Amino acid sequence: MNEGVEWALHSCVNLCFIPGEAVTAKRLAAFYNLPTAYLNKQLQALTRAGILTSTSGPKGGFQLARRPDKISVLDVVTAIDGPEDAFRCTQILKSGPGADPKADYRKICVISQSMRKAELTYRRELAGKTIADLVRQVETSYPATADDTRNWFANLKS
Amino acid sequence: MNEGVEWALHSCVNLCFIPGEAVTAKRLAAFYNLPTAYLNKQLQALTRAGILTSTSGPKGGFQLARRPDKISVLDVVTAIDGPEDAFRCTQILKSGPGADPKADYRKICVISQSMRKAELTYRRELAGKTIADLVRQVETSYPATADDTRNWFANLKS
DNA sequence: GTAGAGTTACTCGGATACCCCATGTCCGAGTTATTAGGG
DNA sequence: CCCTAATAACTCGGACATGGGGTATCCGAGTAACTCTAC
Repeated sequence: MNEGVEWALHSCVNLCFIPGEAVTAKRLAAFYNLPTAYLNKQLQALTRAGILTSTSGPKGGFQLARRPDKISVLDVVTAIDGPEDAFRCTQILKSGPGADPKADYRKICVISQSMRKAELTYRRELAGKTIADLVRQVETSYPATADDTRNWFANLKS
Repeated sequence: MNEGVEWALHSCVNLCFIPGEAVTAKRLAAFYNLPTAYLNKQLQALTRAGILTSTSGPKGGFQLARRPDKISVLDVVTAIDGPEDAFRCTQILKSGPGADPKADYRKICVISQSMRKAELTYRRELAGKTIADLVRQVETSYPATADDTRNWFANLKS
């Protein structure tokens, strides 16, 4: 899995602490000492997926495109890592003896079915968790984090 | 995910159709027109993991190291693809402001927790399915496959 | 003081290099079947 | 005919190339804030 997924999720959570204001990739990157241009690339992907909105120029930056409880963790993962399953069925049965050339082995191969079923439970788990859930968990377990983060972004001078 | 996982699972199922006999990587590869040496590499990994046993020389080859109902799909996936989770938490929180240098953020970061929880359901699903289950499914849905496969391996002359 | 036009600085966005790992290949160590020869 | 030893062939095992995608970077298009001037 792409490493940018981790960055994207953390950035989305941080954006929740700075509502109604565009935050630049530069500042989001400085928060974790990440390479600015590369994080920008990930944020672009989130923008293309409709999760963030971007504005150019001074006072520009990124912000959430919709309410955090309408953004699932799966949305972010899919935006960064792509929609393909981890297990790619290449239908090797088609190269085997007695194969049906016009059959779709991605659907009828029991191995493909089993792997796909497991991935569906995985995706269902991620789809059931929203950015808002993550924020709530942070606020419950670490009450100071929200204010600390807000202050850090407010006081950042460079 | 490594493509060899697909090959390994299919090969394990095929080995179930040829009990009590060592099958060479060459023949297993010929069944699906796979590159022999590369499939051999995957079978080596299964051997290191204790899933297969290998014998050298003429009449050598691979066979299952234990009963198919004692080999889970997860065992095979782990043997080929490694034990690491797909989502690797790099603990970027450690580089953030107000971080605890001696904390293990892989355990306390809510994002890491969520991703890990989802992967656990994924692994649990794969752990609950055995090679024997796959074989049984094949035999139920495609009754001719078992005999056809046996005959193909028996009649292979090269 | 105010409006407006020009300038400046800043940000995103995509095009461009770099590098590591999955993919693919090859040759040697070891083992067993085979065979030839002698008893 | 039978036993033994040398031979040969076959297989796994790991070491060695190669290519594609993730990683990282840079520069240009566009935009909004700022400033200066004229009224």
